[in-house]
Amino acid sequence: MAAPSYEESYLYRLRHSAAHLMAQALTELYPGIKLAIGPPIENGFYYDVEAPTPIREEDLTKIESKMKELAKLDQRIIRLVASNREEARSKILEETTLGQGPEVAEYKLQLLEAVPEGEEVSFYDQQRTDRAGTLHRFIDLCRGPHVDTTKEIKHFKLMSIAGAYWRGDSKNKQLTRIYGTAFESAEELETHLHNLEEAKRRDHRILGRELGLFMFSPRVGPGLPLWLPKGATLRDTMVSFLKEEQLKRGYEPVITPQIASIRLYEKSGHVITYKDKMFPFMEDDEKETYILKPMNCPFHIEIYQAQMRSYRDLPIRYAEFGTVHRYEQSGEVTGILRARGFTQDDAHLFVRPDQLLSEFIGVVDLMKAVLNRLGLKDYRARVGTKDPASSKYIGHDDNWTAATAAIEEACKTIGLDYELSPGDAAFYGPKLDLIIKDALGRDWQMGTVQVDYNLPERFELEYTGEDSKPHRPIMIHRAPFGSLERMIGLLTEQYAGAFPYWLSPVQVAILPISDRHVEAAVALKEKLRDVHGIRVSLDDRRETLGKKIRESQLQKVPFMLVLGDRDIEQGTVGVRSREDGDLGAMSLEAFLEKVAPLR
RNA sequence: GCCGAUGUAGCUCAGUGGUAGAGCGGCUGUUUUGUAAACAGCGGGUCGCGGGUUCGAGUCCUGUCAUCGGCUCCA
Repeated sequence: MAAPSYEESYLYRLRHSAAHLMAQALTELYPGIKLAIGPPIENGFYYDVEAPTPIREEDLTKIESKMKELAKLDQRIIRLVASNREEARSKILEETTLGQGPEVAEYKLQLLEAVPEGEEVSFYDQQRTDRAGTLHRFIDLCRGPHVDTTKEIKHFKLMSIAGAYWRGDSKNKQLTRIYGTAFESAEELETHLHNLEEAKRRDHRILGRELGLFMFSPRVGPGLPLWLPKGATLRDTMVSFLKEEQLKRGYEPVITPQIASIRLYEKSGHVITYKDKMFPFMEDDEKETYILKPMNCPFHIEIYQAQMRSYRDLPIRYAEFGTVHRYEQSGEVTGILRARGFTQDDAHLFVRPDQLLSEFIGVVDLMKAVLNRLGLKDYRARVGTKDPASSKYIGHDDNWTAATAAIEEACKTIGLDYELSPGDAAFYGPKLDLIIKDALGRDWQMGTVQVDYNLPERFELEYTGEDSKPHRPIMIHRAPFGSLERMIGLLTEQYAGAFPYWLSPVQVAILPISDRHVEAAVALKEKLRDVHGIRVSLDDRRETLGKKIRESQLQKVPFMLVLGDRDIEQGTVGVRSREDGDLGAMSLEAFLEKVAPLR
């Protein structure tokens, strides 16, 4: 028998009940509080409420104690079903409000309206009879299911408070969301909290500083990273890899400016649709307005358009590591995972309709190659398709159908597992996104391939067909990394800073044991660097070997070469690997042979 | 942008209204070292920034900026 899914599991019910228990505690502690919605989530649960007085983090202990108190009362959790909508409505207004007045039911009534006609409306009642024989109840509109009694809810912890918009819409009122987690045993709860602590140590912002990859400065500005030598080296390595790969696949490099006249972005439509995400505009003496570029596509289009194109010229693939700036809202900036200035490994493919599939296959193949090379296994591929209910999309249905089919076909051909996600298409076309989780389990969109019918239309792009008549090309936007910043941030977390040999900013650290070995160490360094192209550092400080090893180890250098009297006499190096420790003395040739396959 | 939290030395953190501290790092000296931290000494601070309360503010109030966790949005 297959293991039950999370949604079907006891743990899921337990967390759901914990959310209700919290709601009950909140109702007692904050009379007049309006309950909204409180589901289980991946690692716990939350409840959204509108509180009469602000709830602060220091209040969590108090709420937790109240929950424990209520849990111990062994309240039976009983499912009630309303026989019709009117009954459900009056139940909400009368019973769930516990005499606090109908206004506390504001959100519950809206939830009831959202329940499809004909669907069963259920409530869950936490009830007990006290010593005096009085019946106490706490009734909440809920689909369920729940555990049988509050006594089962023992191992939980309230985690944090956040604002959350009612129904996830920023136009709606912001409610207070309280996050908590619950487990079946104290050990599991402990392990979870411990894992959270561990995850913090893999945080790319911490490792980025410790490993000297990048930094931020208040004098430069939020979300604007400064790449340090080691980070820049790592980044250059990734760029070289992809450039080489793209060259093999028929891409042509282009380079475009950081700013452009506003007229370019008026033509592309971005001034209307994207204005609030752009840095403030600039004006020169002639009153021409310039924009710091938020995306590269319009520039590449200009290049395409600069001359007549024949059907024989297509596909054209323009690639650029294009640095863009987007004015992300202040609360959204997160290290280099979400920066205000970042570099996309961008390319735009101008293709004929009959080339769409083969080009898509080529792009998906490249993405797969990139994932393999980077050693990323823990990713999801998502095909974003039209939301049939929405009218925001442009372009003919036939095109959409063809493009979506091409994306799916390409994934199947290359063997990339994907999931369909209706509503996740761009307004101008369907797309394929790669999604990777960070150390804290948050999803990040990385690589992307997007079909675009919009820009060719807006810029009136053409090529001359076999029939001597003008035809409109299709554009494909694609970025296998997504952005260098985000990809490096994620890689840092995935590898906990211990990058694979080929990516490591320092691949080999030479550690002379004492002053008299430095001369040989310098010679070794030059040989490895100049003859073998290895990124090598030399620690010639007057420190003990133990200390040098410790520091190289903490810097996650893949290999250390110890050089002492014995080595110089015998012509060997003492090899230590980051993962396996001391490997003993060996000839330089033997070491080179060892690392050769890791390049 | 919104809700909640945090901001003290390069880093990690202590300091509950009365003379700003520790460990690590740094510098200097000694040590010349064989697989994860030698020893000693010395520096180092506009307590994020502005305003206020107070005889007195790192500590209380207020504004602001940055960062962190969420929401919304996104590569």
